[in-house]
Amino acid sequence: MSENVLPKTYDFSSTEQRLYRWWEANGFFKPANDPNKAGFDPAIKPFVISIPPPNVTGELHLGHAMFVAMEDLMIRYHRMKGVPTLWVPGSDHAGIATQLQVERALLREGLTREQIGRDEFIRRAWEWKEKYGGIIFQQIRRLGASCDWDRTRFTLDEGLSRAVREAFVRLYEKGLIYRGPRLINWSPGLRTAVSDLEVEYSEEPGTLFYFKYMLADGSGEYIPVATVRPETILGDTAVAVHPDDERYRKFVGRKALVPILGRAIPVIADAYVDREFGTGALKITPGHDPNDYRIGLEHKLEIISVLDEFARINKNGGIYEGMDRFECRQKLWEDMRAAGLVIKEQPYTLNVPRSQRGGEIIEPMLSTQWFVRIQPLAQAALEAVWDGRIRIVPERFTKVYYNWLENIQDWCISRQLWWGHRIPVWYCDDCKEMTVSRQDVDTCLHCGSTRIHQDPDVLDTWFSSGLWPFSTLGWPENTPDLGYFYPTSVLETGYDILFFWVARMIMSGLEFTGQPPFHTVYLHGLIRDEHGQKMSKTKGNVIDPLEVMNELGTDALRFTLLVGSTPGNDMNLSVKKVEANRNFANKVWNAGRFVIGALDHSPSSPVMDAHWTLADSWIWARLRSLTREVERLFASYQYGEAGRQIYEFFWSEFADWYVEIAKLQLAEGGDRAYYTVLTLTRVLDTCLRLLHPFTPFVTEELWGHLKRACQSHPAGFAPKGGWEEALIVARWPETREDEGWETQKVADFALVQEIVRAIRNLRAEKKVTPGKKIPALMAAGEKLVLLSSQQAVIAALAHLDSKDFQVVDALNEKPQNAASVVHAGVEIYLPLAGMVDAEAERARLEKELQEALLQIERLENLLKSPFAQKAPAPVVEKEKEKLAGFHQTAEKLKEQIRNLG
RNA sequence: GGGCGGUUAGCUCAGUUGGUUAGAGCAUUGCGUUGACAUCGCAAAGGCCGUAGGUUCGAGUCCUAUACCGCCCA
Repeated sequence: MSENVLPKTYDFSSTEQRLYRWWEANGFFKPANDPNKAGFDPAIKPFVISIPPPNVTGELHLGHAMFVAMEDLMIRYHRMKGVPTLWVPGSDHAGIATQLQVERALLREGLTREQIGRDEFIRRAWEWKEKYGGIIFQQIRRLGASCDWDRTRFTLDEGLSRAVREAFVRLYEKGLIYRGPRLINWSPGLRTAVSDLEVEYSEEPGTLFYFKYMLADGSGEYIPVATVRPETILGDTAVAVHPDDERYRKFVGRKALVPILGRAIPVIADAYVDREFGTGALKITPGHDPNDYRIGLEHKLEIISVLDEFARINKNGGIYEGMDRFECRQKLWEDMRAAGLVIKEQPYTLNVPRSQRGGEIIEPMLSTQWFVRIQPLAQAALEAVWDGRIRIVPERFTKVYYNWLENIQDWCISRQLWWGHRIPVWYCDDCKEMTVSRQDVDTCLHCGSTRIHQDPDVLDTWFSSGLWPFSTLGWPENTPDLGYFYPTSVLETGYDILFFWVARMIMSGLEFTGQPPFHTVYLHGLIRDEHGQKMSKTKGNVIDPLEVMNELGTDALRFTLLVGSTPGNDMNLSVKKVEANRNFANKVWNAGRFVIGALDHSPSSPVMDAHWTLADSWIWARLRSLTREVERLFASYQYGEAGRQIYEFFWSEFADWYVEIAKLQLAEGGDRAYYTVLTLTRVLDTCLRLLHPFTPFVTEELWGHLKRACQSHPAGFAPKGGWEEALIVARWPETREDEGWETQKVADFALVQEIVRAIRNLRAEKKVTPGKKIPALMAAGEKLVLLSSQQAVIAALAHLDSKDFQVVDALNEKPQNAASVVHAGVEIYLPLAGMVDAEAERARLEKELQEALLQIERLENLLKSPFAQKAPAPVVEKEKEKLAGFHQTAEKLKEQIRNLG
């Protein structure tokens, strides 16, 4: 007997790591059907997810916890369904982030990367990666991630680097990659170009500066111009006015003088100019403003860059050369004031471009970089979603996706960094031609010269991440993995990287493999603190998933993330919620303890065929209904709702009601005990299976105990098909349709529940201590047969004195001195001698009567309305039944009130 | 400027083919330790489902407008 006793509290800390090692050691994380192994069946369709690669520099945060929980749920679900399942883990090299880390480490030695040189720097970066790059994976393991770790990939691995080269060269050969001078976003702090997506715009208070653009002809006339960035005046190459603007028409075609520098520039007319803004005349700086750049190209204006790579004024800035851009802004404005060119200053809200990383102000700068000609790729990516080959969940993000791809600009992919995939292009010092090659070269392909040098730049990290779903499977090699596991199934990630990553994977996947890289994109929301604030170190509201797991367990955290969120919506997380779910894990554990203990009460075999009690039938019906609901919800990606329903069922139906009734049934012994144990074990087993993808650890641990306990019992109580090796690879519960008897049983049981609740409430109202058994009398009317059969159940759950509890058809004489309650025509009397205050009782009954009468009125009105004709018959019928019930109740209540005298 | 999301109990949120007394967790209050569980149980209190219209027999759910909050794009 004692061997079936589990600890009173679920101890996750002694369980989680042990189970994880056991799962991994047994190969449960590996695909059941592997193209590299014997017995492979290519006909079976696998389920595949590639992990959103965390930065190799990263430390676990709730965003990781979220994607791991979601993806592991999908993976475990499919695995249990018997689908060969592969979850490919990996990390990306995070060019800028990693380089900064390594540079910081160098700085502690008083060194810069320039001092040690590129080769040594890269050697150190790898050293750094080897040392710290695995931390994130260890942390992801703690979340229970069932990925195939043998297939772990890193974007700078040899294979993936080959993929990057292949992709680059193919695009180049197709004319989809080009190099040239363009206005790009320059990060002066990092001294590299960044892409449009890496720039964020923030509204900040600033100043609008008004000044005079003097005409060059010495007439003394001037054009008033306003600017928010006076220092860019040094790079002006035109003044533009609207062609229809009467004020300035006379100036068009003449020349104006750049303040201080005295350079003569044309006055041009362009409809782009907003006549209402500022003075209605615009200075044009094609070298430092994207809009001006466009105008500059159209009007074939000179493009002058006045900043160097540190965003200091260069030699084009004349006397200001060497000044920082902000210093120059002030100095130039002072000088202009002295020259009498200043008109006024006015407070103005600026839209300041800032680096997504670090927040420094980004400079639009003219620079020679590599670009992907994106339109054709974007077009294909749009079509894949239009025609349904790819579906985005939740659907509203398809619109966002379309909008972005329809307005996309060429992608600047070169970065002036050292850590990353170096651009596979060599320049010849002799013939000046470029050699673009999949392999490293030492001679110029054009003239054969050995005086060549490779492009110093590396590619945007997202360029390699874009290849992730297929590069991780071996592309460009036609590996068995690629052939079987690609295209992958679902891409699951946060909506914040829809553009950065998802759209680019779709473009790359279609371009390089001819297939969409996945059929479904599932986007989860971002995690905020309990009041909806973004978590940040400065605010001090960061929740560390590792701490939460240490304190409350991984299952609790996972369940909270999964059940507390809906697709695409941000989630506010508080530790309180995790605590509530820790309690749930404990509840599951303890219900499991009870079930396992119950095995001791069962005989080794039944004498007769099953004869189910109402409670048995009810819980079976509810379990099947739950299984169907979970399946339906999973199919539509409503995992949260599915989890909530399992939670509700487990706690409020199985534990609160069935387990309590099971105690009575077990006490009966014999067949009753046998079939009760059968029901307990089967319901628990099914619940553990349904719950496993949400809370893998507690369910696996408990299931193991259940399995062993059942196996050591002579009856076995094995599930259909026998006990599997582990819950992680156990069969997912099959859905079954109702057989017809369920509705009545569920309704009957609901009546029992309501009567029990009614008695409990009445007892509480009369201040009867819960432990005290009290007599009762029940007039059941047409429910006589049902309620008589449930007498023992009602007595036990409502704490009635079973020796003094009668259920009769009707009462000729109502008991005196009894508190009473009426429910759906059933009268219940609790003869609480001496405890009943007739007046209070009357008041209470009157109140209930009022309520019943109110409902009768409401329903009669409803049934008089067109509702009765137009609504479907079953709906109307339901309301009629309710009305009849209230009529009965009202009658009984009136009787009872009369009875009180 | 364009687009999207949110607005439901004190707090944080569910509520997906519209079905007629709107749910949970936490917090609050009362009672309670009965052999699964105090990391608990039983109960109570708490909501004109942002506002105004509309469609419908019926709207938290669909449509229109609007307010406030938030996000994305330009």
